Amino acid sequence: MVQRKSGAKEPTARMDAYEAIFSALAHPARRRILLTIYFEGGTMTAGKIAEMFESAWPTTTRHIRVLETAGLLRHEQQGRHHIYHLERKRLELVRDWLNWFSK
Amino acid sequence: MVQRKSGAKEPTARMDAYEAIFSALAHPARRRILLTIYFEGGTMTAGKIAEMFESAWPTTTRHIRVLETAGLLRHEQQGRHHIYHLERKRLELVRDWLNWFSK
DNA sequence: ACATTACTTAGCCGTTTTGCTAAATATACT
DNA sequence: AGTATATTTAGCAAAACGGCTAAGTAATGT
Repeated sequence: MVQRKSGAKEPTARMDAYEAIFSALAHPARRRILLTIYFEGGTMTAGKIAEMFESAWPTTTRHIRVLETAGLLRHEQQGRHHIYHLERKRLELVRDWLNWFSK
Repeated sequence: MVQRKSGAKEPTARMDAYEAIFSALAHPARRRILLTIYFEGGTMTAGKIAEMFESAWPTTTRHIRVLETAGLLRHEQQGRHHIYHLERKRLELVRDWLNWFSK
């Protein structure tokens, strides 16, 4: 393992981030979840998210989990509700990747 | 089939575009292909592309095919060489999608 | 015509993804 | 304590993905 100044991230870390993010964005349901949370003001409960889909709730739960693992969603529990927050900063990594094509 | 003014695209067409593009971008090899072609000036032969990978050539051919089907690559044959061109315009659809999160 | 170069297509096969149902968990309500 | 509500976890099966090898095609060189 290579030693680095604290704060410096391995280049691999960013690669892995792209990997997780782009894989997460590959499914239309997941893109739709992100978009909907955004339009709802940035936060939404699992229930409300599941409501928008015809698929069974566990299917949606799993999509949510993929998004969270990719760092695109964060969640907090309030009583029996699970509230999901959009991580816009993380989504900006997509733009960062795209910007490689303008330099 | 619904009639529309010429030039107007079905909203579904854009959805399908996102679908194809984001699926294509989900694989690291495919993201790398796009990036490399860009840095090589926008065009590259199949052979040069395949050269950068350790995987067998047909594997790369398939990745290329996915990118082309998504409209991110276009190709033209010159003699026995197949020259692939990056479609930067198409890649901008990713930015368009991202921009939904800034309005 | 035959060999070589530059690929693509076909098809198999293991792995991952994504859908489902059933069961578990955890909080709140009575 | 028992029930209802909100949501996750487990586990299965079908479909999609991504790797490979072998075979095909289409130009070019001899």
